[in-house]
Amino acid sequence: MAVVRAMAAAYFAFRRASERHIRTLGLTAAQFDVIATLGNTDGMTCKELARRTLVTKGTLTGVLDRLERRRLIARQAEKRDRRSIHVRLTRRGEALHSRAFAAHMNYLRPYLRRAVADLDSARLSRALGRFAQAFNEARAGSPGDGQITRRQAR
Amino acid sequence: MAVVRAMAAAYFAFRRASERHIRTLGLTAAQFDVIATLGNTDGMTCKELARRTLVTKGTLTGVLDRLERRRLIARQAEKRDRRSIHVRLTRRGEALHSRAFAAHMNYLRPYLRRAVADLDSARLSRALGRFAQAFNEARAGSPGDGQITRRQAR
DNA sequence: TATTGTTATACTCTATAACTATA
DNA sequence: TATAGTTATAGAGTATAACAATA
Repeated sequence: MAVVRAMAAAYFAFRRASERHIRTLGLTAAQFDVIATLGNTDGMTCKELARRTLVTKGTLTGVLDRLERRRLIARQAEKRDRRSIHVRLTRRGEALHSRAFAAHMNYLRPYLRRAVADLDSARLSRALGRFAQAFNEARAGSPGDGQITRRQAR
Repeated sequence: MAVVRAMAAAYFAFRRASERHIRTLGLTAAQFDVIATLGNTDGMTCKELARRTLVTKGTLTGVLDRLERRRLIARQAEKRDRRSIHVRLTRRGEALHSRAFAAHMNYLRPYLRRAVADLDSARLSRALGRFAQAFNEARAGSPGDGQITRRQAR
């Protein structure tokens, strides 16, 4: 399927340019992932945050420590379940989120405009929305799980 | 521009799922990046490889060391310029590239199919091709370079 | 002098598993 | 006993700069 191959090529090109730019914003990819996930929400528990990002439970503590040290996020005890911790962006964090997200959009826009000039943009937006949703729904237990295992690949 | 926002959301969802899957193939993202870049080529110098991937010069040495230890790539002296080193996939590396790429495509296909059902796939392929090309051309010196600097972001 | 690739350093991310405190 | 988050460890990637060999 040619579309899949094109999508993969577009993805790698996009990823490289995007991560290069994120670094110039003073954030690592994991940090941007966390900040982007917390943006425009009231915050969430570490568990939820780990589920929604690429960052695993053990790593998350360190990432949050660094973001907290920079006063970009705040941890609060969860009242209902005292094992849990509620993580949210601080004002400073929200400001960075807005700036970084806007800057990132500005960075990406010219590339995108060049590519999608002849596509129906409303349709494309809807398609991209479904695309993101499909990935976000299917956390554990993915559809079509490659055919080779870790052992074979090594 | 709604399309840009949708693209970013799709990108993050895609990235998370894709990197999760790459790890199950026994490769890190940087290693997959190198192997995918070397795939279907006669190889290239370290300089060229660093330029085309997200991996910087200093890091590349370590990544290549690990791939060489696993006999997935080979280093050869460049005859013309003896400062340079020519890096190429071994047979084993090519086999892994084919398998990993195919597995990754299989992994992505169902997600993609769900999303793009109502789009003109030939047009979409062309658009994605232009998209990848725009990023790949514009290595150093990007169009629309965000507005905030590293210092401000910290 | 400039360039290619390597080495060195300090920090960050990753996987994994043991641990603490709640539930 | 199970769960949420932390801590611990070893391996890997990152930015940056100094370095050796070659141009």
